[in-house]
Amino acid sequence: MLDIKFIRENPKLLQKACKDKNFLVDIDKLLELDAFITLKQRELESLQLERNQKSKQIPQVSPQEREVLKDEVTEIKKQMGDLEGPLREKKEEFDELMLYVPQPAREDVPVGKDDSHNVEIMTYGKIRDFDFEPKDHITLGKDLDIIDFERGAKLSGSRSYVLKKEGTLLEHAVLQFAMDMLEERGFTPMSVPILVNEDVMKGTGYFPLGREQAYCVEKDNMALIGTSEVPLCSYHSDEILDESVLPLRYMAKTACFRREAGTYGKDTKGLYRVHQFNKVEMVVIARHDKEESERLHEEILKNAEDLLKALELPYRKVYVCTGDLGQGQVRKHDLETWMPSRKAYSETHSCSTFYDYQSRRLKMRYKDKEDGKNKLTYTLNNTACATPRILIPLLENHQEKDGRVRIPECLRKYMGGRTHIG
RNA sequence: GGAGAGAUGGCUGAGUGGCCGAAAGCACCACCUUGCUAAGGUGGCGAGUGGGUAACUGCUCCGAGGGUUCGAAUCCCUCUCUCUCCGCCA
Repeated sequence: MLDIKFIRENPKLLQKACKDKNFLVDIDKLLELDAFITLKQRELESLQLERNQKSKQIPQVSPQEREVLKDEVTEIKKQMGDLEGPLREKKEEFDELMLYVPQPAREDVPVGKDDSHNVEIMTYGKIRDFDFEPKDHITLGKDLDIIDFERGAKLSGSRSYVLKKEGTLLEHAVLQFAMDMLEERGFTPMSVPILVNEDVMKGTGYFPLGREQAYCVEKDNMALIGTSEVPLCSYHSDEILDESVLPLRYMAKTACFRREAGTYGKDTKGLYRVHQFNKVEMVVIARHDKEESERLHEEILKNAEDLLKALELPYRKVYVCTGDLGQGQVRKHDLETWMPSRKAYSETHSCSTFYDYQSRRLKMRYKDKEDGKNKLTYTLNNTACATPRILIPLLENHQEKDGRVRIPECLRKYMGGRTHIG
């Protein structure tokens, strides 16, 4: 959520942001509501003042005067009542609308319609030139008997899968490797709920706009998270933190759930786009400082890059354009890992800066030592490692002519010393 | 699932109708002290949002939402959450 003051002062900028990010919000309507509320609020407050003053006098005056004052207060209350109804209605409308306003992208973010306009920044690693016909991960999974799509579908329908044997071990290995690496780099490991309430989904910006993407447990008014960013960011909601604890670096490995509504027919095969997956996520909660936020963005981005390097996977880094940014995101870098079967770099990591967008919704603040004021924190997050998607490049890039798959050095200690699958 | 207790400022915790946005302690900040020294003293210090250059000041907020009352942290109703005991159980 944005500061209404900022919107008042920059209506044009907001309109442009809505257009660039492709979010339809009626900013004029919002400002109209705001003006109405501000005006009526003041009227109401002056009536409240009058009421309070008269009420305070009552115990001090004579019984006759008391009755007069009571009548006066009753009259004031009637006037207040006339104001309160419409004011509340407009406020509700305003609050709801505010939840849909996107945060403008940083100035250097390329303007573009969708991910096809993302800008490549760099590539790392050499794309392998196979001297045999490489298999895709689906075939590899079947041949090595480590992925079972048929029975996955039997249990849970489309976009489901079962990992088995070394498939499971590889998944655990790569996730554990990511956690170990992050712990070494100062991230606090957390185990958090994956079933959360509405406030938490709203606070992190996934509701109301992303409601269609979430599995909701309506009976209990809860939702399954699509990423552990949700509980990690919300961990300190409604709190005023001590500045000295910032920046907080958190990580969690959780199951994640996405309905993938609106992606019918897209990436339907294999492990690329699935309803349930596991992810190690990094979340940083920082001071209200854009420069520091930028440094932290680079830091968590580098963590993910180092992970891909350790996994010996070629990747590229793209600067995500406005049209591919989320509602609250100011800027985002995706890491796309080379996937031979797709003959393309495809997204495996997503590193985002939010400034105070989430914190304002979450009411997450800290006391600034300099001026003693309470300020909203800044939040950032990045994927450390998401399975099974990362298994695609791992299996496909590291396959060998004899049908086996080489396990990268860094994962071997997590797989009982195995050097190969198969 | 059954029975009971509770929810107050960064924390602990008083407060059962106006003198309460709220005692006290802790923490924190400023200054003073510097041989009771991981101390002592004085003062400041809840959140949000308006008005004012400022001094200052209005309004709202004591889990959430309703109600009673001229007036509610305090009384009534509903909900949520927490704790204790019993039951069930990974």
